[in-house]
Amino acid sequence: MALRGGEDEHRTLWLPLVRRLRDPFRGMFALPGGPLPAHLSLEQAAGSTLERATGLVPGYLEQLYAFGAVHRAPAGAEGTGRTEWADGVVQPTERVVSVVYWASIPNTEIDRTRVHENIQWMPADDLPRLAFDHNEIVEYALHRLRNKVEYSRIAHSFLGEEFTLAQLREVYEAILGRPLDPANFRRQIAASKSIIDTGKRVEGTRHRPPRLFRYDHALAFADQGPLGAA
Amino acid sequence: MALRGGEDEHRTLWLPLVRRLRDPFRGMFALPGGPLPAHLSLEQAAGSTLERATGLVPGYLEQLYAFGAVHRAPAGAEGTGRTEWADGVVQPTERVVSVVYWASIPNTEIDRTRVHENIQWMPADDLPRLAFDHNEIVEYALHRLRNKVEYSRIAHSFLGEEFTLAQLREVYEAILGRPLDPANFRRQIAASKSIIDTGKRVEGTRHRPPRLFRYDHALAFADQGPLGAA
DNA sequence: GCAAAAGTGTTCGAAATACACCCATGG
DNA sequence: CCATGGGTGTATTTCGAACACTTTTGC
Repeated sequence: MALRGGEDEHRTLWLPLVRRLRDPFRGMFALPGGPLPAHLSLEQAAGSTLERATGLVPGYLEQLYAFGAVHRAPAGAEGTGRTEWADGVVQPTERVVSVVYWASIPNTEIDRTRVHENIQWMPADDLPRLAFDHNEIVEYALHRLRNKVEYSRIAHSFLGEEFTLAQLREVYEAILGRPLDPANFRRQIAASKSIIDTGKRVEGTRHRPPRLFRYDHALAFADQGPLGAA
Repeated sequence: MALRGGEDEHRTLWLPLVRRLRDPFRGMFALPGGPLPAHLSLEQAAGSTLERATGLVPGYLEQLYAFGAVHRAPAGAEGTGRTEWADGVVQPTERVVSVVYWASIPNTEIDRTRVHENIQWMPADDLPRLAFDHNEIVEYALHRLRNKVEYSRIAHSFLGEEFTLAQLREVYEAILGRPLDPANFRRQIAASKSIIDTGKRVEGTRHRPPRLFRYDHALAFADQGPLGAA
């Protein structure tokens, strides 16, 4: 996910989707996905799958959920086949379990999206019908993000290295879907001590030049999963 | 997990573990686990695996995390084998991905634990070295539980249908590992409106008889995963 | 009556909220 | 000078923590 929207309008959450070239659901859009390579961890595989499909490198990546309903992919779809277990039993594997990761894309990275007719950014809260159960997956990702933005530091990952408080507030407002008081927001962020004043300012604005801050990487994100800051 | 401990001592979290009969890690204890049957959802499979291994039926079940580090299970262990994909590619599958579920066992259910020399309850905060990466899994489960008990209603699932406020407080205290003020606890729970006064009282105590409450099932648990109250 | 836990009332201080107001820049 | 958003000060409200106190039972 990334935050997009014109300079004037409110920014909202958008997703880079990929049009399917194969059945089932040929021609429909889907979340970027793929098989789990033998030598990669789940997180590494998620990151490289995203980059291979869209050209994007995430600012933050975390496991969302493992989806594995029995009929979420029709037989014959990618990921189905036949398995011979170590104990000799042979079974058709018609279940696809997707271990879904959620990624945030910094504003500064969006322009690097691979240009291709089958790759398209779409607003997360107004999507067409997607392939498989991907609409449900997006719903859950939005739910988690809205919950988590209040007690973690995910918001920073939507921005580049340096940012103003107004930009950071814009991220919170877009995710939470409501305006925040600039004065109180400033104090809350300051109290959390998660950002550092770089001393620099943005010039060329029609008003008082805002300070530039950067995220304090010394402090870890909250609840990054069992691997901590790995 | 369940809450255990004598009447006098503080209750703590315990786990029902299963001794492994096969290599690797033969003789060591492990979390109950098993393959994913073709016709069951992930959650159904988790519940039935637990029941088959230990005889226990959980009061609450939710997905914890999908663990899939490359070398978390040695080649040849259960879950490894060979896969032939739908597109014809054949690969050895030496990676085991475990979609781990977390369950709470009500006090009233503990006595039904299958009696067997290879099944044993152990205190979650003082475990021996377990098979595979199961110690890490337990650590993460404890972390999640301690986080979640404050904003969800998981605590109720450790108790039977009817319970006193003192019993509910005992659950919170055991999970959080610190004593709570009975007066403030009462008010907080009352404010959440998650419990209903049954009108009944417990008699036979050496003091004023406490009221019995029950959980208000009309209100869903917080964040039960993407399936809501399914 | 006494011990013990149930249950109520009150005070205190921290933190979220609302909003008035000053500051610094471009035009 | 004015418009605009950056940034500060302060009163109000809400909420959790601490703890004194009253109630109801068994012994």
